[in-house]
Amino acid sequence: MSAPTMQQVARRANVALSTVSYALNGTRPVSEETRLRIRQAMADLGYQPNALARGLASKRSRIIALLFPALPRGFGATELEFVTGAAEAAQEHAYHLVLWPMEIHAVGELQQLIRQNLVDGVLVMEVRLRDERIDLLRHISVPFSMIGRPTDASDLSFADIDWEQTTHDAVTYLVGLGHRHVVFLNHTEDAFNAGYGPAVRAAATFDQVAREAGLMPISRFCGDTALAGQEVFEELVTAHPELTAMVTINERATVGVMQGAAMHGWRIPDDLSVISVASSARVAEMTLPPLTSLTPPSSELGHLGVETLIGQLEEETSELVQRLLPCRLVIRGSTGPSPDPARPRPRVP
Amino acid sequence: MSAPTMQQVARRANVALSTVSYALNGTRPVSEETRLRIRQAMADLGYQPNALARGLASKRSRIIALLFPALPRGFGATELEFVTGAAEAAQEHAYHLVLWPMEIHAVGELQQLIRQNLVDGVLVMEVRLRDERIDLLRHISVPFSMIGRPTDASDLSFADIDWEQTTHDAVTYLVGLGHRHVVFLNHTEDAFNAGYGPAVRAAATFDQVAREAGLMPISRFCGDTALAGQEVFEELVTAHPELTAMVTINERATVGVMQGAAMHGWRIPDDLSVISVASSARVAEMTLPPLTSLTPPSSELGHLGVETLIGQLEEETSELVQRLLPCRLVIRGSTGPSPDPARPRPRVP
DNA sequence: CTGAAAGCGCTAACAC
DNA sequence: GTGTTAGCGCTTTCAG
Repeated sequence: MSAPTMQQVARRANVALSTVSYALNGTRPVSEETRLRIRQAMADLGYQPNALARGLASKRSRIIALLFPALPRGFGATELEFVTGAAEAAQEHAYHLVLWPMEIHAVGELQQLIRQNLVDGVLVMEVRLRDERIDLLRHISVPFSMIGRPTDASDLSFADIDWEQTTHDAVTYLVGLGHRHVVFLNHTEDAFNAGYGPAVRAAATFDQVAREAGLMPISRFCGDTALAGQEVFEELVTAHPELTAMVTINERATVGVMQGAAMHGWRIPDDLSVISVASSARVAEMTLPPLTSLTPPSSELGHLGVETLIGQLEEETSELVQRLLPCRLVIRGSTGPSPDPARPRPRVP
Repeated sequence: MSAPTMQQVARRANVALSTVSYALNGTRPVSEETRLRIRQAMADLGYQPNALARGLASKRSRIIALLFPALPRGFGATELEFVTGAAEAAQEHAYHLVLWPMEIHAVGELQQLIRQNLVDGVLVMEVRLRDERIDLLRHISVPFSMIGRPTDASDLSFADIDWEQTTHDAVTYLVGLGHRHVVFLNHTEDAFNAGYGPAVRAAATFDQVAREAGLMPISRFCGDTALAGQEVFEELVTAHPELTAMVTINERATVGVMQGAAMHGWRIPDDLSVISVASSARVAEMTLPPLTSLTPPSSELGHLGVETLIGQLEEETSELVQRLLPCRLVIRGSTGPSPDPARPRPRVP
């Protein structure tokens, strides 16, 4: 009834316990013939190695942890794709992925979990520009890799969205449509100040690209709610009536902007173009019109993050892996040519 | 450098190894004084028990698996909340949660994973009315619990949305607003035939409740895309011009219906009321107008599922836990009084 | 109330 | 090429 052990396999195949182990792991050459006998015995018994025993003896559990912030700006479809991608990648490499939801400053808790020696390594998601978790992991020298990256990541492995490239693509696309008055809609100022990478990097790039294109770099922070988005729309078109396009990285606020526009009789994209950066297809297809967006490679990031980590765990030569993936431009209905300045747009009181 | 062991704690506290174990687990009375000495020694060394060793010796890993379908109808915010809830609950009980994404028929793979003896139990999500995974788990008698439930769940533990109650609430709310011509928008026919619980239960309840209220129970299957939703809108208002309200359980199609309505000049809720069952707040707030919806208790379900399972693992008396949680009605902007039949609505060609 | 010792099922020396 | 054996760090009898 209870699971067959390696000892039982060994007896059935008439070999020593260790030979079974060697055959199983390929740790030592085993003659073709005995290998076959062992295989057969395993099959007969339906043997599966005991993960705990293996881990204890080898000091390698083949379990990795995914560390994610407990209550971030509100997780959405993008994050789930990421998690799923990571879990799949782990499975493909015969690892297990455990979930460690954790408040971002709960470093003590993190340390305790690590000390349990359950996991071989940690994949940290939503890394901040300054991030205590990273400091800790570095300090206790646990293998880890990151999605996102702190300010100085020169000696660390990571996979991240290429915010610079992606923001550049967004602006360039709008400029190509003739827009000269583009604003950038960011996350909240708090997120920015907390060193949330996307908020900081995209903003900086926007400023730079806009300037290079000869535009005024106007931007706004915005709460992560539809209501906040509506309010920002009203404020913006009042303060900058010449505005014809927006680049947004704040999904929920983006929806608010579109609602605000609709409520004031502005038509998208005729009166205003909107391009949403790093917004999932799921959400982009949900608005009316559907959002032109730069779709994040969530699942790829998950895979990459896990594979980078496993690479570190298995290679002797643990070389750095630093990958920046761009978002993919998907043109939907929310962007169009810059409106004719002669044609008046509905007044926003 | 390497993690302190129980042996080291024992030496430092001048007690036997086993006494440390007993003190740690409370498995046997230990005098106040020695307990204190041991505590101190642990603190001094920063001791954390080795999870693998503990698991191997006790045959209880304190790891549970979350089994979820690899490519379901498209996971969204709701599912992530659920997963997060489950992970949190596990952590609160000092368990670890591993993710096993798996094709729903890959029962062999499931069995292999279980045989590794890594996990103490399994939480299955998205359970179908007939579900091979459940058959397997039953058969090899692994502790498990479910989110959702098969047709005959009389002897199994589960937590599920109360689809009957929820659907009932939706219809009742619309009827209360004066609607007499209500249709039900389901998931795809394939999902229905595959025994996807929500699709089957909500449909059956809708029919019954509608009949009891003296309404014609009209319903439609629909692809899980906005486009499919648009098409169904057109088909429906053509086939049933008297229609004034819809109950939907298909989030993406719901959005399509609203888009279709908008495209044909129908105003929501003036011309048509829409109530979305089991749709997350995140999505509901995204449409214009925001969707009146029955918000699923995702996080609670996650917690409950995990706690039910842990209950089974720890109690001697493993009594059944069967919990049905209703969705919570959140009235937003997509529902209103039934329109005056005298007032014509825009024609849909 | 405490100790000593036998495993849990496996890996990885160390032998031959 | 294969066998023997000493642990991995803990739980849990069995003895006192």
